[in-house]
Amino acid sequence: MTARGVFTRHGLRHTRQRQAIYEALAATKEHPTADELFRMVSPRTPGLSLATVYNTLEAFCEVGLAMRIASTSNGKRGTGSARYDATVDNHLHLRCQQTGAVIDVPDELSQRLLDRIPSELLAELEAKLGFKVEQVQIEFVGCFDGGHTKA
Amino acid sequence: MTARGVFTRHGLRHTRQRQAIYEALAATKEHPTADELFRMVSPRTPGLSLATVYNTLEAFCEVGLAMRIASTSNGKRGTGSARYDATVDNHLHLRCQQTGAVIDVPDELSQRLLDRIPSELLAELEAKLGFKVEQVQIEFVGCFDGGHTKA
DNA sequence: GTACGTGCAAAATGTTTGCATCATT
DNA sequence: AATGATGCAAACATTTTGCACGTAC
Repeated sequence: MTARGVFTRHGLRHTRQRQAIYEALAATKEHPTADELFRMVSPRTPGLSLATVYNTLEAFCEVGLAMRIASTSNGKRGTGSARYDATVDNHLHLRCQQTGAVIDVPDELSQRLLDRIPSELLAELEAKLGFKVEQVQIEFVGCFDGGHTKA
Repeated sequence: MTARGVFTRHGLRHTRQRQAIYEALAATKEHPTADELFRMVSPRTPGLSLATVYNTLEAFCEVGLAMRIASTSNGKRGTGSARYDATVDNHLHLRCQQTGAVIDVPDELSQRLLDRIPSELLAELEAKLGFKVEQVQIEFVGCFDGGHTKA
């Protein structure tokens, strides 16, 4: 499916900027922040502005083309930036405590864990608490041996 | 255990402010933001400043007395504030998509799900990816029937 | 008495918005 | 032509920090 097609199907206009941002986000297995994405895409997209990256990512999230991943901390103390993920189906994340980097758990492992979540449990949550679960987010927080962040 | 004792054991000095903040955080099942906590505690703690609430919460997180919970969004678009949780053992959270509120999943349900995470799976993660898991964070994102946020 | 915590206001992020202009439909 | 996207700069919200003072040990 062409990027243009993806946008149209989701009711978004096609622009150079959106295409570049979408391609970059879909291509990486890391989960870049808006700023990282800006720096990745900017050289190939003259005149791109950071605000557009934010707006575009927000638009993607609204139509379900991307997901925002919150950050507890960016390595040291403090709040980090949001990260974005073009993979929309449920999957697990690994978050590095030191750097704040987030990468995917390999599909096979993700699936094995997700398969073990009993659906009665979700049903019970809905029944007991009146809460409709739309999405399950699972994250393993820890660190890479030696502190590097690439898998 | 007296609050003073808890602090001492964790190498923190005891102050009126810290005690008040800790008590408030430990007493609630909701997971307040720094600002919410400030407004809860402030009336009973003359001259408390928001900066102290932030500093204190950060100190608590560092010694393991509290946890920071990141927020993807605060209901509508945008970044919300971090939330804090005095319950340190692994448990699950419910996050309301509309309001950003976070509450705990009842222990019984939490435990049932956590028990189903095979420990070989964690071992495999460590072996295959060289990632040491310190903490598992699980969150159900969705909404309460009717959009209210109290359980 | 010393080291650490506090309060204030100012700085540092990270993110959103108003508005004029430009591109897509 | 009309609607919506972009870019810039300014506004915003959240969190952190520098410094003078106060307090716990």
